[in-house]
Amino acid sequence: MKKVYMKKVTHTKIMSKSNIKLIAVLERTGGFASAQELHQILRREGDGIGLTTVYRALQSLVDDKIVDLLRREDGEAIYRLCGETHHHHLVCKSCGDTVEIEGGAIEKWAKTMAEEFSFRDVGHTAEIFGICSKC
Amino acid sequence: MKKVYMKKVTHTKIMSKSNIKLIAVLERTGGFASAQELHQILRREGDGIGLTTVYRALQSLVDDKIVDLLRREDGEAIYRLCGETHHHHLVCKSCGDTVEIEGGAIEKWAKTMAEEFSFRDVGHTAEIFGICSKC
DNA sequence: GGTGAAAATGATAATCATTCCCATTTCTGT
DNA sequence: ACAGAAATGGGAATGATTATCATTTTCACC
Repeated sequence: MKKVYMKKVTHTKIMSKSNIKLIAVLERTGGFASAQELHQILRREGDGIGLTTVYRALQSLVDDKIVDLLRREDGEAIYRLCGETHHHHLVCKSCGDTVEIEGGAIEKWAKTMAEEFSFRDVGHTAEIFGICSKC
Repeated sequence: MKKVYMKKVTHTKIMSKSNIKLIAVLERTGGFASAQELHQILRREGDGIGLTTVYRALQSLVDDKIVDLLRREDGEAIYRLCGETHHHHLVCKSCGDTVEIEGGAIEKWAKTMAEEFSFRDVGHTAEIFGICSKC
């Protein structure tokens, strides 16, 4: 079994097997997935990984800024790999259809506001929701 | 006890007592509040309202577009009256301090995107988070 | 190769917000 | 006052997430 080493600013960190598995699944599935879904996918593939481990791995990946944590409309946490094209969503409240959109204006706004109030290390979330033309 | 009547497009709808109570609390407290918090506030004031009723009332107010439903970082649902000055938040991930900020650029962005993709009846959420100067 | 400390794992129980169910109470119009 | 409808609230059920803790695996070092 290969190990994966990650360069960090101050030291080299070893990533656990679970973390690697989770990253692999997230890469494969592409989009977003909840912890429960990721667990089911791994189980279905014969991996006996426990739900606890899935949560733990996802948490550590979020801490290390390797995956982003977002929320579905019902509040359930969903995860995706960072580094994918940063985008926002336009979601239909009726049928759930989602359009990925660019948020150049948002990026600038977030940066400006952060500077004005002397915040550093800033991120942001932004979603638009409404009723699509089909509904 | 007075009744409150609401004009609707097709008929006149009577608003239940619970709904009125919830609106009153939301007006009084101003900002955001979760269902649990609203329930506790009412209880503290001697109102014997049940948790179930609070959830039901909030749900109906959301359906009628009288209150907005947002999410805290941990996924808990929070509610606020519509029509209040629309603003966004700049939150410190370390100490939790929050600054209310204007989001003119966001409003414009949301409207533009909605038009581009023919969405109607749109709302949006946007939050910036980072580390404040004190931390 | 063996060994012990530290990290990782996973089953189970606990937590917490939210919803469901159902019996009781309050309204409403007559 | 009366019947049917709407509203209410207590408690159980649900579902995601977290905490606990004993067991297993890994790693650095001998």
